[in-house]
Amino acid sequence: MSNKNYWLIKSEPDAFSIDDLKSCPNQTEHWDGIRNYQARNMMRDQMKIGDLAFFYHSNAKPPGIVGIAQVCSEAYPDHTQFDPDSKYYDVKATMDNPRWMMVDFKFKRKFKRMITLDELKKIPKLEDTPLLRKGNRLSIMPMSPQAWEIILALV
DNA sequence: GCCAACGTTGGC
DNA sequence: GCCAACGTTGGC
Repeated sequence: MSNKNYWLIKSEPDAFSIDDLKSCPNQTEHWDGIRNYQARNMMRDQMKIGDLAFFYHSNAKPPGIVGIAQVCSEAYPDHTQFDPDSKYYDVKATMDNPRWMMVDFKFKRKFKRMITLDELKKIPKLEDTPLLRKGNRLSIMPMSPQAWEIILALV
C-alpha cells in the first residue's frame, strides 16, 4: 500500500510550461509564487517527497494536463516573499516568520498528447474532482488515487 | 466578527 | 475582454 499523495499543479505555459521545467538544471525547479493559504497549507502539511502531480497548463488554448512532476523537497520558505523587487514580495513576511512556502518539483514525464479540460469534463467519475468543480481556482489541488488512475488511463 | 468592496483566477 | 466565483482586506 503506497502512501503517496497525488496532486495537480497549475501553471500558465506562457510563464512556466512543462517544457520549461524539463529544461531546468537537473530538470528541477522551486515552485515559487504560491500566495494562497489553502495551497500553502497543502504544500506545507501534506506534500511529501515522492508525491506525484499532474502538470496542468492553465490559461492555455486549450487548457489541460500535459504531464507529471514529482515533489522532490520538503516545504521551505519561498524566497520571493522577501524580495522587494519581486511581484511576490510580501511586506508582512519576515525571515524569522515567513508566511509563504514552496516545494521543489522535478520533471517526470510529458504526455504524448494533452488531456484537455474539455475531455476531463466528459468523464462522469471525475465530476467530484476539485479541478472540475465550478469556481475552484486553487493553483494546487489534491487528486484521489482513483481520479489519478482514471486520468492516467486516458494518456 | 460582520460584510462590502476590491482583487485575482481562469474559462470562455 | 467579459464575468462568475471566491479569497482577502479593512472599516466598523
